[in-house]
Amino acid sequence: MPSYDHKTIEAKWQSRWEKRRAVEIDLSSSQNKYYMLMMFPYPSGDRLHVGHGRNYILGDALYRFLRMRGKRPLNPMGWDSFGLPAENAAIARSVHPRDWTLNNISVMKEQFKRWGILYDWSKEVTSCQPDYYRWNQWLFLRMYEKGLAYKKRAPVNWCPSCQTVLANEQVVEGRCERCRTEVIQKDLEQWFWKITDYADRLLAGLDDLDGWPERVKTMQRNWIGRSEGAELDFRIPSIEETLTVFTTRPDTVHGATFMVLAPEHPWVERLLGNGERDQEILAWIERVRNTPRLEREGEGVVKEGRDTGAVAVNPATGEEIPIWLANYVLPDYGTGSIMAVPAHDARDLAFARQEGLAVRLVYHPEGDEIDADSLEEPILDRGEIRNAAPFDGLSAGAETVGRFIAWAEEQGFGRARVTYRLRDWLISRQRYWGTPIPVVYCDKCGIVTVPEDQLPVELPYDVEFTGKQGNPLSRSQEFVTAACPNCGGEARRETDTMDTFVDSSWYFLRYLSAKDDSQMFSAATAESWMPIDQYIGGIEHAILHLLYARFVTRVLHDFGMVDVEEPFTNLFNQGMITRYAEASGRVEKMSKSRGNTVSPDQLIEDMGADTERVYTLFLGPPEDEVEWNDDAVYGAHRFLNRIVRLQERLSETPPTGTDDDELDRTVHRTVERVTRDLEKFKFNTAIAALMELMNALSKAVEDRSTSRLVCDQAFDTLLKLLHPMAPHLTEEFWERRGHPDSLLDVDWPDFDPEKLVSETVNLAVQVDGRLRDTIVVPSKADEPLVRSLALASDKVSRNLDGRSISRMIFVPGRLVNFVTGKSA
RNA sequence: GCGAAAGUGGCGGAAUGGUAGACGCGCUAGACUUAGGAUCUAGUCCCGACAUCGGGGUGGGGGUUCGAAUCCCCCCUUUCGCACCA
Repeated sequence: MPSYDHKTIEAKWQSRWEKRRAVEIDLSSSQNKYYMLMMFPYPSGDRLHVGHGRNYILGDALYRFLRMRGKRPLNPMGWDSFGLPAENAAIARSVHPRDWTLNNISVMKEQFKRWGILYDWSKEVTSCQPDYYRWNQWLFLRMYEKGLAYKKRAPVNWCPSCQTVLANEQVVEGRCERCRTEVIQKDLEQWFWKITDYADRLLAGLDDLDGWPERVKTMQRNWIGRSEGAELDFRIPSIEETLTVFTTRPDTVHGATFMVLAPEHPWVERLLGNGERDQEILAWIERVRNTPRLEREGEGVVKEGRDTGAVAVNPATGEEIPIWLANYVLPDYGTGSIMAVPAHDARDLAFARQEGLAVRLVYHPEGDEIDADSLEEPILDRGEIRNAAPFDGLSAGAETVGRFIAWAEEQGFGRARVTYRLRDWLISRQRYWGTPIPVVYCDKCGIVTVPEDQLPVELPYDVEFTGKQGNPLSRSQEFVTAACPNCGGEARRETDTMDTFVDSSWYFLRYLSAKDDSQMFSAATAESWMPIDQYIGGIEHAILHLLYARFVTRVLHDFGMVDVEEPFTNLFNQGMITRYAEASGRVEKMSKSRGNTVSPDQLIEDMGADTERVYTLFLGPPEDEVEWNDDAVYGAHRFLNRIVRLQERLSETPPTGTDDDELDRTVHRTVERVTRDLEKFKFNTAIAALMELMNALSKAVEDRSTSRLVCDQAFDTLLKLLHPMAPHLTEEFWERRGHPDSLLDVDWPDFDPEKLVSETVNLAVQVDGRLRDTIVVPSKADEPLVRSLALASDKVSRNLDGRSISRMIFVPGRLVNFVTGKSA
C-alpha cells in the first residue's frame, strides 16, 4: 500500500475549516484571551518556499495547541503591502503596483490555505488600502500637533539604487538594508518623527521585557546607546560664541589641549575668517561630506583634519587651545564637537600625534613618571590626578566624574547631561507606493496639514512609472495641485510618502478594529486584548520594526488611546531554514536569489501539507537555524503512513490484555512530554515523543497482548496530541473513528501523574562513577533494599573486587553509586 | 578590537548535574512483495579480529564533584551583533 490519500483528505478539511469559519473570534469578550501574532508579511511576487513556511507552520501549531488547551487565541493575518518591489515591478513589467500587490496577496492566501494554516480573516488588514493608511495619516497629524513630527534640513542617508532616503536603522554597515547598495549622504529637507524624546523610556522598558530574547534587548540597548556625562562650555573669543561639547570624561578637562569640530559644523565658515588656506579647507570639507558613510566611519579609516586657526578657552585652565576640524568627529552625535584629551582618549591621542598637537596628563600612573610626549597608549582608568587642584590625588571613576560635574556647575561652565546614540526617525520616502504625507505647502501659509475630515489623502492610481529619477507622484499634476486648507489659495501637495515601517508600527492595534472606519482602533477593545501575548517573527527586525512599534505604542499610550506601553509581552524569533546551494557550493539561507529553495507546492502535491508540517517542525529547535534535507522529509511521511496503517489494524486487538498498564503508562508519559514540549515551542522533541508512542502502540497491536480498549484510547490520544502538527490527517481519522466534534474543539488530554510511575524501574549501578550494571528494582524500593539488590549483581561485585565501600550515593529511580575507599 | 551564542555519531538532533547519542535521515544484513519514493525485522559512536567482557569518547587543556555534554577557568573554531558615538 503506497501513501494515504492526502490530497482528498487535505482539501476536505481545508474547506470545512473555512466554511465553518472555525477561527473567527468575537472580540467583545476577552475571557481566556490570548493574542498571538505572526509578523505580517510583505506580499512579494515570489511564491512562498518551505523556508517561509517554518514561521507560519509554527504559529498555526501553536494556535491549535492553545485552542485545545482552552484558550481563546486571536490569530489574525494581514499584509505589509506598501513598498518598493511593487513599484519596481511596475517599471519592469508595466503592471500597476496596486494590481500587482493585490494579486500577490491572493496567491499567498491560497498558499496559507494549502498549508492548513488558519487565520481569522475577518480581521484582515492590508496596509496599502486607504482604509488602513488613512490612519497613518491621522497619526501623523496627531504627532505633528504634539511636536513629534517635524521637518528639517539635515544630512541624510540616500540610497542611489532605491532612489530614496533611509532612516538610520535602515542602513546596515553603510549599506541599504534592502538592496545592499552603498548609501551616500545628502542634505535634504525631510520629515522626522521624534523617537529621541522616547529614548529613555524605550531603554528602561526593556528591563521589564522578561519574555524577550536577551540578544534582542541587547541590540536595542546598544542602538539607543545611552551615555552619561556632562556638557562643558568653551568660549571662542574671535566669534564671541560659546562652544558646548559633550563628554563622558569631564574629569579630564584639564587635559583638553585642543577642540575638534565635525567638518559639517555650522560655525566652520565663521571660524575660518579669511585665511589663505581657507579655500583648501573648504574643498577638503566638501570631500569629507561626500565620503560615503562606510568609508568615513568604517574600521581603520585614516583620520584627517585641518586647523581652523581659531582658538577656544579651556574653562578649567584658562588656556587658549586650537580649534581643529576632523573627520572622526560626527556631525550628528552630541553637539558635533568635542574637547580633545589626547592623554586619556585613544582617538584624540592618535590625532594629536599625527598633527603634532600637545598632550597633557591629568591622571598620572602611581610610581613611575610618564612623559606626556612619549605616551603611546592613552591612560584610561588608572593613575591619580595631579596639577589640577583641588582634585589632586583622586583616581578615575564615577565619583570623581561627579565631583567635576558639580564643580563645573558651580563655576557655570558645565552641567550633567545624558546623550543617546539614537537619532530621530526619518519617515519621508521619495517613492510612490506608500502613504502620502498629509501636508500641503502654501506660499502664503507655509506648511499646512490636511484637515482630519479630508483624510485619506489617496494615492492617485493613474501615474506614470518610467523608472526615471524622482517620485512619480511629483509628476502627477492632479495630485500635486491642491487648495490650501487654510487660505484656499493654490498650494502644492507633499509628494514624499511614509516609510513602510510606519505601517507596521501599529497594525496589531488595527486587527482589533479592522473594519472600523470611524477611528484608528477602539480603545476599549485594545484595553481588553492588548498586549500581544506572543509575537513571532524573524530576528532581522530586532531593531527596526520592533523599536518603531514600541515607540508608536508609547506615543499612542501618551495620547490616551491604549493603556499598555509595551506591545509585545513575549517575543519568539524563529531560526531560518538553510539548504545547500549549487551556485555557491555552500549551505546558505534558503532564498530565491541563491537558487536553493524547495517549493511547498510540489511537496504538498506529492506527500501532503501534513508531511511538510511535521517535517518542518521536526527539523530541530525552532529558534535554531536548521538545514533542510530532501531525503529526511520521507521520514515524516513514513511516520504519517504508519499511523494510517496502524489505524487499520486496531480491530485485530483482543478484548483483554496483560500489557494494558504498560501502554497506558506510555500514553500518560507521552501526554506529559508533549504538553511540556509544546509549552516551550519544542515541537521537535514533541514529535519524537509521538513517534515513540506510535512505535509502542504498533508493537502492542503486533503482540496482541494489549486490549482493544487501551489501544483505542492510545490511538485517540495520539490523534489529539498530533493535531497541532498534522491537522488534516488527525481530523480525518478522528472523524472516521466516530467522534462528532472537530479536533479544534476537543480538549487537550490530561495526564495522571500516578500513572507515570511503573512498578519497577531500571536502576544504573555505578562503582566509583563508572557504570557497571543496570538492575531492575521496585520503584518504591528504599536505600537498604537497593543496596542489597545492587550488591547482588555479579558485575558489581566483580568490579568492587573486595574493596571497602566508603559511601553509597542513591538517586531514587535513577542510580546508585558505590564509592570505594581509596587504599592509597 | 568589544559583546553574545554555539561546538555531541556519516547527517539533523536528544539529554541542562545522575545509564551520552532519544527520535529521525542515511547505511548494513535478512524477510516479503503484481516493484513502491514500498513495507517489515535486526543491526549501526570508536578501539580491542569476536564478545553478554574491557577500554576510550560530547572542539582542546585544566578544575569543582561520588558523578560533568551540562558548572568554573584558559585556549581554539564558527555564527551573530556592535565597532572613531566623544
